[in-house]
Amino acid sequence: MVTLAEVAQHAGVSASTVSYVLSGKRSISMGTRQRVEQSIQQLGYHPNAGARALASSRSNIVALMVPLRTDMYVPVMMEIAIAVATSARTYGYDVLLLTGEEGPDAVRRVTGSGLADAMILMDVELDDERLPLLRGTDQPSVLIGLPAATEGLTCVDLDFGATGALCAEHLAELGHRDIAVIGEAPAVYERHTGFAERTLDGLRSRSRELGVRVLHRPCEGGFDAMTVTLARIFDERPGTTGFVVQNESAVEPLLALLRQQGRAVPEDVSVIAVCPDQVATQASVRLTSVAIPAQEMGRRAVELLIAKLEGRGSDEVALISPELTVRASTGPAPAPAAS
Amino acid sequence: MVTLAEVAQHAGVSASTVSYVLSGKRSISMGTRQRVEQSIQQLGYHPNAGARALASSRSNIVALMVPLRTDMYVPVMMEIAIAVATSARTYGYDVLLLTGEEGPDAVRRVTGSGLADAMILMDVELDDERLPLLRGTDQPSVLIGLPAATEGLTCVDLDFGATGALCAEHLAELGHRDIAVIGEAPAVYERHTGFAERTLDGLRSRSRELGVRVLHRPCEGGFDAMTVTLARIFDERPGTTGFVVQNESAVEPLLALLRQQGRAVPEDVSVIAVCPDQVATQASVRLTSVAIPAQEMGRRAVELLIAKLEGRGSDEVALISPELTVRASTGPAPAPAAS
DNA sequence: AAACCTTGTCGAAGCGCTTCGACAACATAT
DNA sequence: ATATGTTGTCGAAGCGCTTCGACAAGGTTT
Repeated sequence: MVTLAEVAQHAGVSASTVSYVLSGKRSISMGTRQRVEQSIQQLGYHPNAGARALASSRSNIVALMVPLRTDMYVPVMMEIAIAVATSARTYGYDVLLLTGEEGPDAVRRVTGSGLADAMILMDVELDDERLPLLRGTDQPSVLIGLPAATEGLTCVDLDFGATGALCAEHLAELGHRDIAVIGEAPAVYERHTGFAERTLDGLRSRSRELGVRVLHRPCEGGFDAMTVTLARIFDERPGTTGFVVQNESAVEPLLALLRQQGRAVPEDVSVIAVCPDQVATQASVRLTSVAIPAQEMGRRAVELLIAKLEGRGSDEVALISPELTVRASTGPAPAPAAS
Repeated sequence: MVTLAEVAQHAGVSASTVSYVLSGKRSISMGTRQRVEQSIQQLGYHPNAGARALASSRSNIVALMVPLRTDMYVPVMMEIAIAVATSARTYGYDVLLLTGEEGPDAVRRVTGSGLADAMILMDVELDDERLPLLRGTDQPSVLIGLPAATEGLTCVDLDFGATGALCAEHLAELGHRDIAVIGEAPAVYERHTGFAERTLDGLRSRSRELGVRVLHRPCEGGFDAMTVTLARIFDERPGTTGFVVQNESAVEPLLALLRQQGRAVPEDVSVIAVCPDQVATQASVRLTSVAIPAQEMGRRAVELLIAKLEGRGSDEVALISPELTVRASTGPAPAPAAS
């Protein structure tokens, strides 16, 4: 391993000078800088991360805590994770991947050991047990997702309330008066992950204002669960003409079932999905959807985190405005059945 | 921050003793050990990662390089990543998340800086540009995926050759004589990621032995691409009764199209997918499939890596045997049409 | 009782870097 | 000409840990 001292010797300067060339924290003359940089090149020098961390008490690493579960929104999580890793690199940070498994202990371990300078938590629950720890430390952190109480925390999330409202508006405008929400799996609600409820709240209150009736049914993904759920919905509200699907893995089953039942999309029934664009465009019907902006969420989270690390930036809740893209799965409500 | 010196003082021993208690590298008397452990507890001591890395030249971090792309097999990648992170923790290692973006530079950076002790590479191409670097360093590494030349490398992968053969056998046993392979997107082949070709090779050679004709068509995911592909297949081989699908996002479109065309699965047409079990069980037909054992791949990769880190273990290619699970999408070939 | 292990502990050196204060060397203001 | 900055460089002190050799204290073997 080439050390800084060797570079210094090679360039004929002191170690501290090399260090200052690297960090830019003091001015260096052109000549010296060039000689040093050349030596670094020639020797193939890479600063030792451990030594650096020890001396500066900064590791240049941010921790990213991803949920252990792989039962929902996996592509979204992955996309966020990759966006986080990619943007963090542009700020000179690396990303440490933690799984939810260790829970609060991981937070303690990472803060305690100085392994990471800051952390990003995904899949935050309404009353997450990691939050007190975050509040009690001075290590900067950003949450992706919105807990119940946000004082003293920085959060990034899609504005799911507005997302719900947007869906309601779009369907209402098209004349739908009876809509059904295919929600996440019951487990998601029990886990209190917030976003599902916030979507629903937004959708319900806007629907009320617009005179639209809403039926909400949680639904496991998959074909079988969807069959049961759909049957129940049409039992209770035969006049349902609009669907909002929040569960990615319910999308295809729903479309297939509607086809089977001879209900045409969008002529007889309209469907809006809340999902990544990729899912919306690859489905068997090109879906009108509200995108989950995974990349942007990851990017924003990193930006906020860096701001905190640099002393700028404060606690704030950054809600990303939802955008609805009209595709081929929504259309005017059919005239009420003659029956 | 509590330091080791403070713990030592609190426990009334020297710093080195505390260190030995922590590492277990020398024997310590019961009494001392207990006093030290108690002090650690009381003071809430966490060893400083940087100092540790500097002094021991081991960071206890393994790097995981994931593909930047999110166009294929994302859930598989995520599951592998999580399995890697989880198993690494059981060995006391943390995981640094690198994206493919930086390419070979990331390898250089990480090896050079001692940021990580070892690395795992995913999505390895046949002639991957990172391989020479890995061969040229003494940092242990494990590949998930199989490059063209494996000398001096340790690899983990599903035995895709055997996977293809298994599919051929299953369909042949059921009496199918004309089968079609719905392959990955053309881009995957151009990228030379190997696994797609290996599956095909295995399938073709076994088919030949069994007297089964094979038609192979790459296919982008999605409904539209599948429509075109399927039409071409039935044009060229109207008697096709078996399908092997390797592209996750082609599964649902294929099933939907077959339904539309009045071809019943499995009565008229059999379908085997190469995909994670979750996809197979959640599809609109419960799919006979060869599972992609993401978890096991991640776990095995870590095991091999740890073995190398501990001086045990050598270069080897660990191919995981495929397992075919029969579900509801395959059945006996129909009697040849009377025409 | 001498000689030899074994076990448990300590002190000190050093890992490779950052950063502070000091200080030449030179430019600018008085 | 002296006082006052500026700029560029250096030396040294540490950051918190691991690890090596040294060495008491006690146990075993002759």
